[in-house]
This record gives sequence, structure tokens and C-alpha cells, in this order.
Amino acid sequence: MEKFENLDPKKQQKILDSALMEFAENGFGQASTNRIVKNAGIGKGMLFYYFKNKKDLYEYLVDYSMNFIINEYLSLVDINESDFIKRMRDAAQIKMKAQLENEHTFNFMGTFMLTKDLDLPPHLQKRYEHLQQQGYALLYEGIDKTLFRKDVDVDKAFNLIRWGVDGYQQNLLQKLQGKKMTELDLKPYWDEFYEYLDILKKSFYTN
Amino acid sequence: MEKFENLDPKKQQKILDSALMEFAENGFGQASTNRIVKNAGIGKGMLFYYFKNKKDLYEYLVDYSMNFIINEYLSLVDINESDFIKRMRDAAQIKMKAQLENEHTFNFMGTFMLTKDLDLPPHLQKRYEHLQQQGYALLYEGIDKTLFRKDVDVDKAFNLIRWGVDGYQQNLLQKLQGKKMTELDLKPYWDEFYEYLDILKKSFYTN
DNA sequence: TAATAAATTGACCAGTGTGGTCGAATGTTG
DNA sequence: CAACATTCGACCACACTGGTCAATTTATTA
Repeated sequence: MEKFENLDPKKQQKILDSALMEFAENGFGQASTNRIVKNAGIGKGMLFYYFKNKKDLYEYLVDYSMNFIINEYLSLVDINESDFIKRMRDAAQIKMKAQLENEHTFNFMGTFMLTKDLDLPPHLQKRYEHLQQQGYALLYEGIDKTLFRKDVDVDKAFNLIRWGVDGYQQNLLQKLQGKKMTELDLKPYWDEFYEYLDILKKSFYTN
Repeated sequence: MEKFENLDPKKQQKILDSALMEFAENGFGQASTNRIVKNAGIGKGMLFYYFKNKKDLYEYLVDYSMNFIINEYLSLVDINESDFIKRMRDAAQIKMKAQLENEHTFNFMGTFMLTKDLDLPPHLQKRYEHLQQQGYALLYEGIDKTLFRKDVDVDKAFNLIRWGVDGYQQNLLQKLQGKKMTELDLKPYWDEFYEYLDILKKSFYTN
């Protein structure tokens, strides 16, 4: 494992990306180590020089992805912002940035969370539950419910805002798919996003 | 092909479900005919007695799925309903019903549409484009825009409503996943859905 | 009932891909 | 030079691939 971590970061990332992609698209069982090394541009032997076997590699990826998502997303969102829409705004921007910088990680984690085709060793399982809990807190903890309209069920407004934000994000990701991220100007998209948020605010908050 | 269509419908469906599932989960290339026959509970030979090869089977499934989605979903939505929210309500109910009755078809069509790992023969390609067009019309054709609030961009309201409806539907499907559909009482869920729609109406229509 | 036809099976085929190993070659350091 | 770390891909036994087909069971007809 240390072998892999002392590698040239560029190469490291290429291997990670290749593996994350392969597992995300095919699940653990159907994923092919041959394809991984081919797409990573390394010899077959190296993969098993860095990781002792397929499962070991997979668990490393789970660990890596969870770290990434916690460090580059969840822990960066200000949980003290009690205005739900503002918090969603921050979260969306942070998430989008992380997602554009490392889409394979998010894809991998996404399919991992909803298929779970391998049971994890206890320490990873623990960390996974912690991550879920942190994701939950991000959405629901410490929100100021007094900002919402009185004539609308707060939880429902909650969900509608969430679905709206997610919908826009999904939409944007699809539009940006494949685009080179270098000097990609996101400003107009954020402006549009803010307009959506204004509408949501006008619709679900007391004005 | 006629061989397959003259089969006992129960058995027919079991084979279809097995194949739809296999292709949906693994794509054309990675899908295994061995797994298909095993899960369908038939001998290997029969599959190639009904369909001349793997590709033939796949194309049959595409055709079948498109027919299903058009007949049991798209063509049942009243395109003359000009109230967007009402049309979305109808569409959601029809779609949900179809989806619960035949989830594998929707899964298959879903992954097919966004991966397209096989190019279709022209007549299927045509039908596919027609289906996309029908899906578009369902959302955008003949909507009465005067119902919307004047101080909110109509297209954005459009999208927010769409995302809200999709979000709820997604949410509901997940909750109902695996549940037996026999005597499954959807009424409370539709009631909840209507409450959401009321909120959307209150928020985005002129009152 | 006997004869014919249709439906069904799974062992079998050659070929491809599997996760993983290892001896040899190359690079690095002292 | 020697000792060691890194890298490769041919190679392994084996599992699985899409597809075939002789043999058998089942249904239909005469």
C-alpha cells in the first residue's frame, strides 16, 4: 500500500481513475483487472504489486472515496448556516466543484452506496455509517424552520427545495459532461442557479 | 420469433424479465445468456430456439420496451390537458402504475437510453426517435402558460415543478422497492402527492 | 395406438477472459 | 560493481462465453 502511495501523483491518479471507473460501471464481480491496467497504462504485474488482490484494491478505493467526499465536500459545508436555502447553495457549489474535479470518485461512491455488492471490513463499515450520518446532518441539522411560510408544511417545502437543487445540479452536470474543466467558466451557470434559488425563496419563505 | 410469442404468457414474461434485468444491469456486452436462462428457469437451447442470437434478443427487448412505454405510459397521458401541474399529475400516476407493474422494462429502457451500447437497425432507430419526441411533447406541448405567476420566469417554474414531481416519484419508488404489488394500497401516497402538488400550485400559479 | 412433429434439454464446442504469479529486464542507489 | 526497488507481460489453471446439436420428452395427428 505504501508502495502505491509513494508513487508519482499523476500516475497514482490515473490508476485510481481507471479503477474507480471500472468498478463503478461493472460492480465488483464483473470489473476486470485487465481492463483496469490497460486503461491505466501500466503492466498487469504492477496492480498486484501495489495491492495484494482485487478485493484489497476495491477496499482501498472505498476508503479513498469516502475520504475524498468527506474532505472535499461534506466537511466544507458550513453547518452553522441555519438558512436552508443558503446552506443548499453552499453545498451545491462545493459539491459541484469536487464533482467536476473528480467525477469518477462520485460515480464510484454513488453506485457503491446503492448496490453494496461487497460487505466491508468493520472499520470501513463504521466510517461508511459515519459518512451517511454526516450527509444527513448536512440536510437536516440546525435548520431555522421559522423562515418558511406558515401556510406550507415545512418538511414538504424542505423536500421540494432539495429536489429542485438536485434537479438543477443533475441538469448542469449532464450539460457539462465531457467538457474540459480547464478555464470552464461556471459563472453564468451559478447566476442561473441563483435565479432558481430566488424563486424558491420567494415561493417557500415568508417574504 | 413467432415461436416465442405463442408461448404461455407467464413463461414469456419470466424470460423477458430475466433478460431485461440482465441487460439493464450489465449492458449488452457483459450480459450473460447463461445467467438469463438460469434466472428464467429454461434450458440454454430454448433461448436460441426463440431468438436466433444474443443481438436478436436484445433488439426484441428494445422493441418490446418501446411498445410498452408508448402503450402503457406516453399514449395514455391526455395531451389536451393544458394545465401543466394537472398533466404532470396524470403522467405521474400512469407512469407509476406502469412502472410498478413492470419495473424491469423501465430499468432496461432507462439504461438503454443513456448508454446506447449497441446501434439499432434503422426501423428501431426511427421508433426510438419518435418515442423521444413523444416524451418531449408530453412535457412541453400545448401548456397554458398564463396560469403561472407573472413575477416568475415560466421556464424555471416549469423545471422546478418537473424536478419536484420527479423527486417525489423517485422517492416513492425507492420506498416501495421490493414490496409486493398485490393489494398494495397506493392511496395514502397519492394523497401525499396531491399535497405536494397543492404546494406547487400555490407557489407557482397565480391564485 | 402408432407415427409424426414440436418443444425442450444440457453436455459440449472452441474461443476468450479471469485473477493472480513470476522470472526476467530495467532503473536506482550506495 | 552489488544490492535493491520497480516494471513488464507471458503465462497459468480455470471459469465463463455465445452458440450448437443429438437425444429425449411432450403434443398432435391419423
